[in-house]
Amino acid sequence: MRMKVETTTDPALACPIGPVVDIVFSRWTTPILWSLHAHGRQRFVELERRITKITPKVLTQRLRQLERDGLVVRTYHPEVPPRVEYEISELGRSLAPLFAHLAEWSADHLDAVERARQDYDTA
Amino acid sequence: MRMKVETTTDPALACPIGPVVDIVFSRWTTPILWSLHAHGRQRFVELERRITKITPKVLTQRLRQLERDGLVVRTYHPEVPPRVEYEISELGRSLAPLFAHLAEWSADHLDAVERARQDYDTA
DNA sequence: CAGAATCCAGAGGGATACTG
DNA sequence: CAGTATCCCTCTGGATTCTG
Repeated sequence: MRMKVETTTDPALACPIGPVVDIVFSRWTTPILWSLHAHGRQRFVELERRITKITPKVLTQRLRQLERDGLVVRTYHPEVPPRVEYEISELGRSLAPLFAHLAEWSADHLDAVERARQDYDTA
Repeated sequence: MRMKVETTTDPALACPIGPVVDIVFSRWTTPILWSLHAHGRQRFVELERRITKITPKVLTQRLRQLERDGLVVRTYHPEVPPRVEYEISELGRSLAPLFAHLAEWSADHLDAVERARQDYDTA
């Protein structure tokens, strides 16, 4: 199962953090990682319910990608009915400070962005 | 000029860093901000040449968005031929530590992601 | 030079239905 | 439950052309 993972900007030279951004901040990955980080090991439906508006198809795609990148660990329990659990890997956990940093920036500067937008729109 | 800025995940409750991610890590914004941060004030063509593969149309769109969010400052010099310069704003500069953090994570863990991918693909 | 306007293709994502 | 399989459709981004 091949997946498209090419960087947004072809020459990574132009932007050293390009690859990381593709891995960590591509569509839906942040809510998924955050949910897994905040609420621990979860089943498919739990994630589906927690991350509103995501469809099972897309959730599966993103989880597969995160698993492939080693950020998430999938555990399949062969029972009836089947049970699958997802959790953050050690590698995924290493993102925690980064996310905290992001949350901090958000708390400090998000209102400034909002103000900038209003200034721009009224002008 | 209205622009679509809704978050990727509707309830920001599910992911507190959703809004920031949309602002800072949406398509092309990282290479643009990085280029502006690394090489200082630049003209349109300079950015266009530095960020390979981006078309003028898309570059314009993204620059407008960044300007609206207050991360980038656009200066228009009414000359012939016209000259326009872009630079990082104070608010944009506040992202520097975050980007450094990202680059650090990249240096430390990117190879682990690569190994995880190879393991996944061979299995 | 710094875009704006127009047209277009393709890929990703949504909705729905189905299965082991 | 945990997905897979289709179909469909939007929406981004590319190519091209034009202008103050």
